Amino acid sequence: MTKSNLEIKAREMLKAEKLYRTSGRIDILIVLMNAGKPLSQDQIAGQSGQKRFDKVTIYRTLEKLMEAGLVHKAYMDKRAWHFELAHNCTEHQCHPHFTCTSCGNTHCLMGISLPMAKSPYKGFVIHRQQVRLEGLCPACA
Amino acid sequence: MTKSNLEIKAREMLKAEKLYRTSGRIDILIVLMNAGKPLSQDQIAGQSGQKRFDKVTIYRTLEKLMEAGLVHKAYMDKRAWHFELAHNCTEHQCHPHFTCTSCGNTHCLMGISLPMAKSPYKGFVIHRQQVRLEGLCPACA
DNA sequence: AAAACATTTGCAACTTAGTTGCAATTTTTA
DNA sequence: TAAAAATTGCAACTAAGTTGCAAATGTTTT
Repeated sequence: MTKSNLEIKAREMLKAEKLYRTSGRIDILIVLMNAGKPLSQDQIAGQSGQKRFDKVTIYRTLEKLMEAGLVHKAYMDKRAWHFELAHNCTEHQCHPHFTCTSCGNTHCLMGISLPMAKSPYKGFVIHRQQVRLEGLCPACA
Repeated sequence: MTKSNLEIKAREMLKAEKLYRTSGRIDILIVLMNAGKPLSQDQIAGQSGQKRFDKVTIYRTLEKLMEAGLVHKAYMDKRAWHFELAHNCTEHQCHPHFTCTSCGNTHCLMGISLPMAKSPYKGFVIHRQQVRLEGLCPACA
């Protein structure tokens, strides 16, 4: 049962952050683990188990998970916000997101990390960076 | 008169791209040149001259300017899209955008450019990259 | 410079994304 | 298992962005 493995993982993540382990949070974490790429509220709603969660619940859940550092927003050329697990990110940077200019799909490219930017201006303290890439994906190239 | 200098510049940009030189487009280009940072539709509407342009016009204008490559979208942690002139970008990358996690303001950091990412996966052709930075701005550090 | 043509603009109405307040439910703690 | 604490769903709402079409503006031709 892959599912219960993921459920155990989800429960551990929540416990580690001292968050209530509710069915909504567990479900949403599982959806994000399965997806492996950023999803919108709408996509999450469509992929969660039998029980459908209200969009308000999904947004509030995602916000909590972001506060706890378990989830990040991914910045994409889409109208709706997209969310993903943060577990592949280091303290200072997330993996890059690649968006294909032909088909519009977005992929996470794990295993790349650019050197951290250094500000040429005094006084800017850089904590994190996030890289967005554009080009052609294997299917479209 | 700074204004007429900018107007001349705006007209040249439009002419070079073979776009109609309408008052709306000229105005919006001037607003973006003056701002020097990404602005939302709403902010653009608020800063353009006496004549107020409809939001539909502003969105359509920005879209045209993006098609022509004069304007880019900047990806930010805001609900509304933000737009800026592309004239500080090279073919392969735009300058990074820095957002302060304390005050929420975003600055363009000119003069930084990270090495282009190289995909560790076969088949991804990377054309452009955009970097988003988070941290503390001089006022908040 | 006026007429003909092409493109852009404004309006009104609409869709989609995200938010708020509050009562009902679920989870945790004692 | 009862009390306390936090989350969820609902309904109604705000904000962002879009569509179609007629009127206005910009460009080209004569």
